[in-house]
Amino acid sequence: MATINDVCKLAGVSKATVSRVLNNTGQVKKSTADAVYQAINTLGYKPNSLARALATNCTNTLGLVVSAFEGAYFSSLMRKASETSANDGKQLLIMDGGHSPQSEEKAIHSLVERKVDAVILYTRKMPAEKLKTLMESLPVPLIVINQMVEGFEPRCICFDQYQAACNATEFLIAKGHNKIACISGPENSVNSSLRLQGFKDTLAKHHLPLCGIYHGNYYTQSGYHACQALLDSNQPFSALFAANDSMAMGAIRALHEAGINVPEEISVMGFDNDPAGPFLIPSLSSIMLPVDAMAQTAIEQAMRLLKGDKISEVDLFSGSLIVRESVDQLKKPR
Amino acid sequence: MATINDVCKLAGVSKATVSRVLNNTGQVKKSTADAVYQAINTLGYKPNSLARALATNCTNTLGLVVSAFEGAYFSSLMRKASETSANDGKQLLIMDGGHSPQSEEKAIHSLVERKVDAVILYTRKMPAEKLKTLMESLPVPLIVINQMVEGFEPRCICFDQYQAACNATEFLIAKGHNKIACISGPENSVNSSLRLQGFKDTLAKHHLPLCGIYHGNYYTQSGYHACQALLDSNQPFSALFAANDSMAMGAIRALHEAGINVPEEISVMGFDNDPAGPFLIPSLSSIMLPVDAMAQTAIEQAMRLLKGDKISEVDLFSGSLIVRESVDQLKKPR
DNA sequence: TTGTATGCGTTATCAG
DNA sequence: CTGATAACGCATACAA
Repeated sequence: MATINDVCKLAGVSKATVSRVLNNTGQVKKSTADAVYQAINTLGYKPNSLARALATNCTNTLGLVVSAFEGAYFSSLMRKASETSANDGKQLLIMDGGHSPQSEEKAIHSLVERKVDAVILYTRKMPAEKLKTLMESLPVPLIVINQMVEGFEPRCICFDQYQAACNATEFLIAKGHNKIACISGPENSVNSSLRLQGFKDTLAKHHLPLCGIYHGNYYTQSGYHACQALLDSNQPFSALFAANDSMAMGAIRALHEAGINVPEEISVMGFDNDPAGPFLIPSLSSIMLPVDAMAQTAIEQAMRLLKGDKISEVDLFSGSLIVRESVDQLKKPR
Repeated sequence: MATINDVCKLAGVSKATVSRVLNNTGQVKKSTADAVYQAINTLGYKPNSLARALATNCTNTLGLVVSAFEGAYFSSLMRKASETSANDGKQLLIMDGGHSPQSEEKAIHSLVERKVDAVILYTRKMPAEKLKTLMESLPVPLIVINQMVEGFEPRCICFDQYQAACNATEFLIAKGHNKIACISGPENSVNSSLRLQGFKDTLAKHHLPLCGIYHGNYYTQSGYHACQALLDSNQPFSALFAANDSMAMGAIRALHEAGINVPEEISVMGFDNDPAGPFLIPSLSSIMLPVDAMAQTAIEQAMRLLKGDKISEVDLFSGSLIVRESVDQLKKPR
């Protein structure tokens, strides 16, 4: 690999001059600049980004850690984040959060050690206090998607889980359902709890009973098993609210195997708007999460922070109801 | 951020000694080592990985670029690659290949500029000659998944697309089908062509006619549209081979909307074994690709290369048939 | 067992 | 406009 010194010699100038033309900082005579470019080309010289970073204390790199590489949701997140940061002249380095807060933290630290200029964290389970500690102690800005941290609101990009769950439930109720079961997410997840609370509160608001709440882990299989358990419990219900589309799919499969038609006998509502939704049979009603917008906003906030701008709190992102076949008007009570 | 110098002062030793205890290279008296650790702890000192990399010319980092962040397939790939490299003491940095060979190449170069020790590329469309050039010119080893490069066989981790497609087709034929349509992948993709060729050759081997070949882009929607086009063409067929599960899902939806039952009237075969497959209605027959094993092997080959071991060509990975509901015995000719 | 000096490839501060 | 030269933070050969 050619270094700046090789360029110096070939161009017959000093390192300083080469550096100047490279970063067009300071005045350089046209002719010498040309000579430098000439040398750079013939040598195929590329500046060593490590050395540059060491000298400037800036790597032009953003780090993203996602709680786990799973599902279309994360794909969108990564893609959009990658694209947005590229537009801002920053490379995005992505690391696996490995499903646990511990490994998420490890990933963050290794990104920090690599001197990323900022890190974006999409977490599912890291507790707010831990996040707060990290935000206070990390030498670079930390932006978090999906979790609110008191005192650091501008660095939090959140979705209004509660309201979206309320809307989903209202939709079911508006369709005439009054016995609605639920397959919730993991119990130790803040967002999962918010979705569940929205569901419960909406039911309560309409003086409707809780009829069966089961917990899954967001995977299809867990939705399948939860639904089987629900069926086994013999609690009557005409609609089912699943905390994400994958679990909804699993539930629909379980209902199918039990000989129950969706939506004729039981309506199913999902969450997240998985791209597969429109093609399922029946197609899946869901709540659309603006992941792309959230990813973009996260990067933008990071960039503002880096530029030294004052950043202000961003509004909660809100979902929108996607009406498809899996939810139908209540026909006969079950 | 505390530096090694701060540690020196606090521990009352020289940089060299600190460095020694840090990398346990050379002999250090227990007591002084303890003092160093002491200092490190109270300062919360973390070695600067950039400086270290600059000095050692090794970043302990592997780079992975995937052709696009899309689908469960890539999730598995990234997860396993991440895990494997972590086990080997290397951090995995992931970048988006942005769907085109041009941006894939850009991603590779930016990884190289960041001085990753090796790069793994999962590509869909980068031509073999381009890959060859890269392998020859890059200052670090390049391992490629999913494409064979002449003269660099040991660096290629490939799947036997052709044979797997043959097996899938044989399965359909064994079920009595003799009019089999196909929704293939993009025409400019090598692997897609291999799958299609396997399909065609197997048909030919059994003296069966080609009845309808349509091209999609691996997305669900394209499978949906391709199937509609196929239906519109009025060519009779009793089975459909889709080049991946997403397109198969789209096709099944299109058949459903046309009032055609799967598998009673038409059998559908997928490819890739998407995790959603078992839960679809009907559940989807498919070909399982050992992505995890391939990812792991890719990392392992990279590690061998880095250690200076001689590496030898790895066998083609082969798929296995996953039999589920979507393919049934031919009942009546259509 | 420990310290000194030098180099890794850049940037940046001064002089000239 | 250009060239020395000192950082940047760490590793390492060579002395002591």
